[in-house]
Amino acid sequence: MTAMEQQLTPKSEATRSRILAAALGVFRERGFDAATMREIATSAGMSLGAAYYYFDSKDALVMAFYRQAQQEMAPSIEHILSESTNLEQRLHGIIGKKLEYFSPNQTLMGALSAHIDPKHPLSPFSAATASIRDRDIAFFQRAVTDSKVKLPPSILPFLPRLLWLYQMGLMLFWVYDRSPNRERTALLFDKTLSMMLLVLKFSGVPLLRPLYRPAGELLKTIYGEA
Amino acid sequence: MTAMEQQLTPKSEATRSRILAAALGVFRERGFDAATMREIATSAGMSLGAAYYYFDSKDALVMAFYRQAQQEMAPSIEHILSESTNLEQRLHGIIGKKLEYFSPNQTLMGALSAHIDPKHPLSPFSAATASIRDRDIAFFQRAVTDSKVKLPPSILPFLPRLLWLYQMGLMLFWVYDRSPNRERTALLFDKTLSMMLLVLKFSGVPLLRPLYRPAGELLKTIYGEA
DNA sequence: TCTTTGTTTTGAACATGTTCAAATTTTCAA
DNA sequence: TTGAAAATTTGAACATGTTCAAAACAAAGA
Repeated sequence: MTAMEQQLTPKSEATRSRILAAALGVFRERGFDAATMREIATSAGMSLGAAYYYFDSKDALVMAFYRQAQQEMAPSIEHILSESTNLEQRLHGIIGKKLEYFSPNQTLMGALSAHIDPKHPLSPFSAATASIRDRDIAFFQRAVTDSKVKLPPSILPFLPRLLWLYQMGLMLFWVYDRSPNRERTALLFDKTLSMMLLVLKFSGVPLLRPLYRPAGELLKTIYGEA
Repeated sequence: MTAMEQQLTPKSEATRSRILAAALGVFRERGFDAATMREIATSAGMSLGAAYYYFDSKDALVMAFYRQAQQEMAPSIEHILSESTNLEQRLHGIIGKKLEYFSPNQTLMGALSAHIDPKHPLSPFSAATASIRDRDIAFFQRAVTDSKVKLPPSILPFLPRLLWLYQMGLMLFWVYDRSPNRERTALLFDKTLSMMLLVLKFSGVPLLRPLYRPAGELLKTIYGEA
């Protein structure tokens, strides 16, 4: 039986948590690559095999971290969504929250975004991360819904995924941002967010109407139908 | 002494080539990840250690491939540049040439673009690939120079790097494009190239003048000064 | 030719992610 | 409580990228 399919007895759940916590500690201390499964197991007071009993792979530990992060951030994001229907405030809130949450875990986020290959489990585009990704996109979906964005039906359905992509790009920049206090990311966030909202705001003007069709086709090419 | 610093006697050069050729063969047959250094060495009729005498790592083999590719494509690109000063034709030619050249080596290009982490040697953004990248960007620099693009001095210097980035994005899409005959990539290439050139064409109109400053600042934030 | 020096080649050894059969512990019905 | 079944834990074993000391070979000066 793979680790993912396990029952959740309280005791095994506790052991699992212990291993995950130990792993996060070692990751933070050594970085993802330099951390060894043996050290993680030892640090959790278990044998190597036990760690693999609970987690299918080293990557699975990072995934578990991300899942946990999503869980822990969900209430904050719910709160942000309930507090305002203004798209700018919502996006600023959601993305800001994530950057803040991941702040002490740069190395882990690095591991999560180091791969672009959709076949690599840790890639943000992989099948393995699909459920995480879908949940994230759903938040952007909700941020868009009942905000007063006017986009043609050929483009609107892609907006949540585009926003997610934007946020991934930002995170990526953040992960490798070595400027003091990561001020370059902050700058980039500011500038691009307001720019994007400006575009959305003016997307309704008749002048831009002729762009709807080619833009829609482009998106269809990239994402496929639907 | 590392493999990179070796003298180039005819004999050792031949051995090196033999190993590289064997490696490319095994890569193509098995894919990068499944190919083992032992199999590559055996396939080249050498011992494992010999392979490491000529190449510092498995990654180094991919780098050597890319370097060789660049070398072999250079004349074609020179030719394309000399044939027309029209930016569209040049970009279409250069990027088309690359897609064509890499066509039988999808798996190797996959290895080259699987990593986004600038600290990973094979990342297109890494220090290890800097010389390759710079040479590629230089071609785009030349494609832009003496074509009649009108952009303000706050933006123009970034154009070659932006074009390179565009091309990387396209390659990335191409690598993972599973559509028959990779027609989705062809579509994307068509649409985005003409779109981009349209933007460049109209970038001179006074209406867009107010965007120069924020756009320039954005680019400065992303790329740093210069 | 012989010796010295530098180059090339070899395969064993190592580190680390992962697997697995066996040992141990826990659970729970009788 | 007891014993069978299930869950957990263990550490040895394996695969593969990489390192390294030693062996084999080549070059070149005496």
